[in-house]
Amino acid sequence: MAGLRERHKEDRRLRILEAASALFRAQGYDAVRIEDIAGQADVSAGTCYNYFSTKGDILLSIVTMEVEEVLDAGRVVVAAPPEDVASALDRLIHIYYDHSLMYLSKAMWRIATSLTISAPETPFSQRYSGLDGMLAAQLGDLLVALQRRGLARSDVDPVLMGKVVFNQLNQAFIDFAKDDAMSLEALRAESGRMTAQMARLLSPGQAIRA
Amino acid sequence: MAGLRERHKEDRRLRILEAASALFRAQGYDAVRIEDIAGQADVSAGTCYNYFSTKGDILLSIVTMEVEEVLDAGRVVVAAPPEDVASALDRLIHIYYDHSLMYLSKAMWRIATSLTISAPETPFSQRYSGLDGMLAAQLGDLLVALQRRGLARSDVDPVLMGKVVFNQLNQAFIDFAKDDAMSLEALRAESGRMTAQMARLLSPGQAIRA
DNA sequence: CAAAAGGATTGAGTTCATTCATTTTTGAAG
DNA sequence: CTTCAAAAATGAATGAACTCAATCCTTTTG
Repeated sequence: MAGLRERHKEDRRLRILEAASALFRAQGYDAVRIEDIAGQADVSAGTCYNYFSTKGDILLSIVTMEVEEVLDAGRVVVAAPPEDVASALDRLIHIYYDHSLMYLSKAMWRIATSLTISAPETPFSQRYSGLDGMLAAQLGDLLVALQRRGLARSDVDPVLMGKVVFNQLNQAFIDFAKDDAMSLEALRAESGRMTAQMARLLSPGQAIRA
Repeated sequence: MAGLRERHKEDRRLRILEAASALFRAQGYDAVRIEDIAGQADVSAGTCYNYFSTKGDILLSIVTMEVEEVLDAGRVVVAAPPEDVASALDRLIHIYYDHSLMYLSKAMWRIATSLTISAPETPFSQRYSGLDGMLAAQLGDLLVALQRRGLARSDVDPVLMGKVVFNQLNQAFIDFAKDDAMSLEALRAESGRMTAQMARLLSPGQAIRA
């Protein structure tokens, strides 16, 4: 059974995350000071650093929780995919996109993404990168499911193509996050052009002429 | 003819860039203070901010010059591409990779890439994004050249596929920059797997069976 | 050539993230 | 119920990016 110390620890950790999450959403990452988070969480600034290694790691911790949910949501599609490559990819990708924006702002995604590149050694940075890998793997799983049903060319490496498709949707999402004026509609359209192209390349049974 | 003021301005700008470039390479971006750059360039810290909006923008200015050279180097390949998709893509991509590491460290690329995401409004951030677009366009040009020679499927959109391929090589490069232990060999190998797969999808005249 | 106008430079001052020596709290042992 | 060692929390101190009001040069104009 968890002692008093353990419970306090978990409690504080949660309070810090909740405070940070609310403040980041309301005021933006840069405008929020560690002291603000600490104040809202009823701890001192120093304590935040007992739980997270940097301000950025607090954000990444929040974002990774979100990515975990996205990954969960995607499993449903892989289990019962639509009957053609384009629809299947679109279905899964739209779940990713829609979920991503439910609790996090564009700015938060921007900062999080940039942090995984500039500070890749930080604990939650590695976790985030791992989750990206799992999203790519999930796309690979979807392709495997389609291949099994004869709905996709069997002479492509599904794991590799999963990564390829993931990189596309990820870059499209980053471009979306970079442009505050861009609508979710526009992101969907952009991604749709890519999946349509991919579907043409991956769909089976077509004799190809140069 | 440029007055004294103009010449001083150009001179100072250049001195700041040269000082920053040398220091970033020698000590790493984070270890270099604006004051160090200013000192080496014989100006005050404040002056650096008359020429560049942030420390990051100084780095991006250096990096964009590098990307411009990479773009130049690539034109040769597009003008006379190798005779199959895989070799053509590999040739161009290897020019990008080799050139990129000639004057800039992994850490510098890491920071630069992350800055274009977290601070997309900064002047050199936009320039950098524009150059990325031009690299993607150059890959598109290569595909057009291959299509004209009947060496690539003509039913794919070369502009779109240029972007697709660019996103792949770019992500592979970012992963490379994130991992200090990863060799250029390993990057080439990783990229090679992707181009081989792409070449299989893009090469003409194959009847496809699911 | 003198002096006013405007552009650049300067560096001290401000703001924050992060660190760390000190203090407080906890759980175990006697 | 005390005592004590270890774990956590604290907040003052540190350091670096960036700002800005005062000062210094060019250029232009009379």
